[in-house]
Amino acid sequence: MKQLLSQIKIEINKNLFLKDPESSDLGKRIVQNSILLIDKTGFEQFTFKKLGKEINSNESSVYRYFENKHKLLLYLASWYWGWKEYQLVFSTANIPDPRVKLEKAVHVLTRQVEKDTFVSHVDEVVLNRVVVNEFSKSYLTKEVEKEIKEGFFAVYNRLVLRLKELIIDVDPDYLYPSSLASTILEGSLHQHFLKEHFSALTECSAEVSPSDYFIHMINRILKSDKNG
Amino acid sequence: MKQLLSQIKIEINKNLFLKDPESSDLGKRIVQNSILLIDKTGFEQFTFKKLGKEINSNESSVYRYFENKHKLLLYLASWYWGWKEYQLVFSTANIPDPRVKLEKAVHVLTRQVEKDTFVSHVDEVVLNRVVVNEFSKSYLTKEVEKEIKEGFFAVYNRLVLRLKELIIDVDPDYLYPSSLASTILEGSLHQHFLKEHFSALTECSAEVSPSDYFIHMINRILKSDKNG
DNA sequence: CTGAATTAATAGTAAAACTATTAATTTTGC
DNA sequence: GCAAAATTAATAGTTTTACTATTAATTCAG
Repeated sequence: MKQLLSQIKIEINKNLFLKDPESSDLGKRIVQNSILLIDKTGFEQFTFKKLGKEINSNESSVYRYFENKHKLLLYLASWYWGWKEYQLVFSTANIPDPRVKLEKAVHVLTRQVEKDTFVSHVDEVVLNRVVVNEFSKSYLTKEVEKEIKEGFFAVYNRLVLRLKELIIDVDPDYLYPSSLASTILEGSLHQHFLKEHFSALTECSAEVSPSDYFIHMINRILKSDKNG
Repeated sequence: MKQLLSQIKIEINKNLFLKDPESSDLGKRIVQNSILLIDKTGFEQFTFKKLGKEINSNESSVYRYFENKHKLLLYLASWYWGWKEYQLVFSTANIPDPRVKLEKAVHVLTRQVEKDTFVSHVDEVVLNRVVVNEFSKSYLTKEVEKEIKEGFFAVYNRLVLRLKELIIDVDPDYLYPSSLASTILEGSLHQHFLKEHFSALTECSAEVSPSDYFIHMINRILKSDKNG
């Protein structure tokens, strides 16, 4: 699967960048080093000036690729969710039992990202940490609705809807499939965050994973024919 | 209850402000107008300069009360969660049945805030919107752990633990009471957000409330003696 | 009623977030 | 193969933000 996936380029809304960072070496360095620098400093302290320094270039080189740091964050998030979507689609293919399929999906979407070499210039483990800490900031803005219409959240949106469909396949009578799907995706990031920084508010730890918690949750919430 | 509550001053960590805004007319105007201005502009565009203008004063007057806008946000959040805590404690008092009690608690914590006159200089409806849109930004920072230790999130922390205890009272065998409690509080804000801005990702609407969704959720997840 | 302390307002500063200009390099049409 | 066009790189601005320092006004205590 790793071989197969490494051939595929993750599709990202073209209005998120001015020049495709995948199209040049400088662009790839911008992406990889932005992930490392946001992880190191946090999104608020992250600036294009600092990033320019990291890539041995300058501020305005970064501005040629991304309009501003908000768009760059949306780009990174789209990349991350696109990557997760591939994992979801491949790992749930050819599983006939809807409940097993959903469990597999929830596991893929909520698990901690382990060292991987999917794309050489992206460190997925660090990107996962960046998404946990910063993704909410990308949509908690005054411009969300406009940006949703422009398709800046299309990948995330599609992922929630895919999960929703898998939920419906298990329990067509369940009243809140979209809400449950969005709770799992957003809640997973939140549980990972609590596990790292606010451990009093979660049972998730080195031993218990957010996946355990959410798989248990769906099994209790959803009634399929055999156990409804 | 409204009478009773209006006598009580919500306790807030003293390191969140330089001078207690409750202690002067200017302080109260700072609090009320900061809520309105953050709601209007969003936290990123909100500045003490703009706020100074709104209260017919200037930037440095605001700086005498709050060190920076982050601390002001933490102050507003503490106020909000303290207010919610009172509602929780009063509304669940003298309910003997644990499940009914928990349902009541979840309802209080996840419902939309309606027009209220709890404290004259705080518009609770607008504050609720501010918390939905901005609360995450108060803890998704590089300084969280330090600030948790300083007690800046003590009220929120306590509220999650209160909810956790009510969950345990219903189902002592449930493995993830803290995670479920934190999911409900954080997830409720998220569902309210989706309802307003990203309706494709939730069933919550004018007809279906986040409370309906979360009460249904706990009833499915938790097994008490009679229906476990 | 005086001087010490507190409060208010003004004026600054450093960094952030861009923008405009100019210089260098690459591409391409002939 | 070379000049014009286009693209890319680097420098030097500008405006706004987030504070800080200084000075002026007021209050308060003995």
